Amino acid sequence: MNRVRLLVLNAALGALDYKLPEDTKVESGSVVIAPLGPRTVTGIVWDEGRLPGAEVDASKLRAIREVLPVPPLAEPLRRLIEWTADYYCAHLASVARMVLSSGGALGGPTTMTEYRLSGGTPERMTPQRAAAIEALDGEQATIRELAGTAGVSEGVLRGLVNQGVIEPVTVAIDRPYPPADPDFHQPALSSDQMDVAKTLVKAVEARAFEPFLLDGVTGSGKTETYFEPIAEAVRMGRQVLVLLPEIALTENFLHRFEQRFGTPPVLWHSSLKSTERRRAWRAISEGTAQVIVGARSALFLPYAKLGLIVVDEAHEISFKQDDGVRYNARDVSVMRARFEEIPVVLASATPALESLHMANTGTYTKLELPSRFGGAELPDIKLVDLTMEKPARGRWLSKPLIEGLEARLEAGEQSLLFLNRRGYAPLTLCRNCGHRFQCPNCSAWLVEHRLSARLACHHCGLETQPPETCPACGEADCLVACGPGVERIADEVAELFPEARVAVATSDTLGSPERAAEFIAHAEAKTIDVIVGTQLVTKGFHFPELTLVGVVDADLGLEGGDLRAAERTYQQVAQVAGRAGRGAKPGEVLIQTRHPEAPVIAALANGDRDAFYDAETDARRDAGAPPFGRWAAIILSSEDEKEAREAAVRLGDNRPHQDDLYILGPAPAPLALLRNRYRYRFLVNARRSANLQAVLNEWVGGQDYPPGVRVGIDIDPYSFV
DNA sequence: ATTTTGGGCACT
DNA sequence: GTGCCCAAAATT
Repeated sequence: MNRVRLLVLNAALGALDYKLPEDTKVESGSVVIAPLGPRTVTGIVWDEGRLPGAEVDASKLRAIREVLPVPPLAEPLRRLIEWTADYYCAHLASVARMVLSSGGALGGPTTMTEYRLSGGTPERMTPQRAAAIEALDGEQATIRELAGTAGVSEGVLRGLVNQGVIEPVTVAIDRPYPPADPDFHQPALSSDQMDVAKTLVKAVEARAFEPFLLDGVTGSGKTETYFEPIAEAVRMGRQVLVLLPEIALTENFLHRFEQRFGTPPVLWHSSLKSTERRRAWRAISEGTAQVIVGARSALFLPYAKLGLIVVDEAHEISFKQDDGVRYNARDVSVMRARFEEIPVVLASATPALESLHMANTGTYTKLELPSRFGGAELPDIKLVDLTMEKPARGRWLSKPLIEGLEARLEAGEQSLLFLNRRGYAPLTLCRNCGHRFQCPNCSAWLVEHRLSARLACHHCGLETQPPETCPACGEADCLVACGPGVERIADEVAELFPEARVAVATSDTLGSPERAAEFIAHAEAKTIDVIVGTQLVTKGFHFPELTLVGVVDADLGLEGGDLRAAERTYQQVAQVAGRAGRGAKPGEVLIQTRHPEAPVIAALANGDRDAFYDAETDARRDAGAPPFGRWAAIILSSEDEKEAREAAVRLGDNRPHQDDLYILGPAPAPLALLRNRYRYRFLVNARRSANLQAVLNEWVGGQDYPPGVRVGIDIDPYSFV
């Protein structure tokens, strides 16, 4: 009899054994449906002997119900699933779920209905109908999408459908993507770019694992450089995955890609509609999708013949997933490349210290682009000491920065002000009684957003209307804003320069790809003079007329006990500084700080990257921090404070004692209350010699917890939230 | 995770 | 005995 062992997509279940019906053929990686009690589960046929658990008696085995018509998951991907679960102390099922998260790609309908103009005219013409017919010439899409394009409501279009002016068209969901042409347009590369491109092309041809760190200054043309190995992989008939940190802001990237390859790449991100998701998933698993550009979740897709992985802006912390399986896509991409036996390129102007260390010790091959493309100069960086140049009370821009803005406005050039704080003010209080508006679900202040007239919690998403009167003392019109947010800085600029056109660029204002594209179009058309933005503006933008960057508060990221605060500050400021002077005109960067002598700030001012990395490397070595040691965070949470605390204390009492392991805690987590859950935290620091995962599994996994307590393990934590 | 089961308890 | 709630066991 034919017995198979399944990895079922259910974290609470172990491996389950089934038998195969006589006429059924499966191989390792086949995706199947199996009966479980009165229900069914989806499972993946796993390699023999690789899933733990005793074999159940043959008489208890039930038969697999169905083998799904998708290609079996290939061996490299199966090994990656195992590695990821093991390394991040996650359930195999949770990791496998990310692979199959395909929005019905495993079954379901194969066609959908789109609509287009039929050429007829309606019985009664109305302004909306005329506008729709005008706007939809040559368009074909779903009603919802057409309504968006035409700027009319769906009702208008449905009316036109009834009159036969718009006709339905049945299209196959799984229709193929247009092929990328690797020779569509060969751009001129500098000789530095050419050297790097040649090395990478060779690596793609070699079809062997090799990790690269592509270390190029901002504006050096990293993207065009790695387009060459992508083209080579496409010529060889292999697939390429490009991971980008913020998929909402890929407009610029997509434009450049299309210029190079004649067609846009296949996109993958969390807000894909289910039909798009299904189409992409199938094309990826069948190998017809050639170049896939995605957010971190694209890393776990079942590529049929992957030939290259590129991680752009590889230092970005958004590659770290902080809910569900807490993995770092940058690190997992290197593992995937190892299992797939292909090259992987980590590209950045400000590499993570871990990546740079790997390159300096020869584990990664280091490729450098030391100068900007087209002869543009790196910007001139100056510090503004806020203890000497104090802005007025309630103001945040210093005299030198204001003068800089004024000069740019007069010259018709653009400026960018960077402050990593959304909203108008980070804290709102009552002038009369001092009441501070706090989130009821989190230990965090509510942030005033004047553009949307809301008080919002940035942690749980709670939004309320600002009250007319103080809820504590009843005083009317008493709210005072404390501290600066981007909206407030924008107000300040508008007051100083009433004629200036100011745009706020945050996830609130550029949330969707459409609005981001609109913003970029405005900036490029120079209908914006001053951009005020959060970290969203630190990456990817290329505005040639932007010549001044002002960092409103460089010290912000250094506050709080974050283990990577210095590195993150360096990266953010260096990246945003890199937005200046990318065209013919030289750029200037003004960094406002109260600590000009701090090593990070001084390194930024001197443009001395090596000094910063050297100092940070020493600090990490002393602290036993990555890459010299490892950190893990353990968070216990419960809706009941006492229950969480007691579970944490009990876990603490059972802590292992080892020479190569230091366990701090339990202590209330930095956000002691988050989404209505009280949180306690341990920090574990492990020497390289310690088997961190094994110790954690035994210690944390070997204990019972009350039903209301959730336990999370975060390996290599970034956010200490 | 979801469903089934079985024990304890109040009520008929 | 029956219904109900909840915890524990089973699911391959």
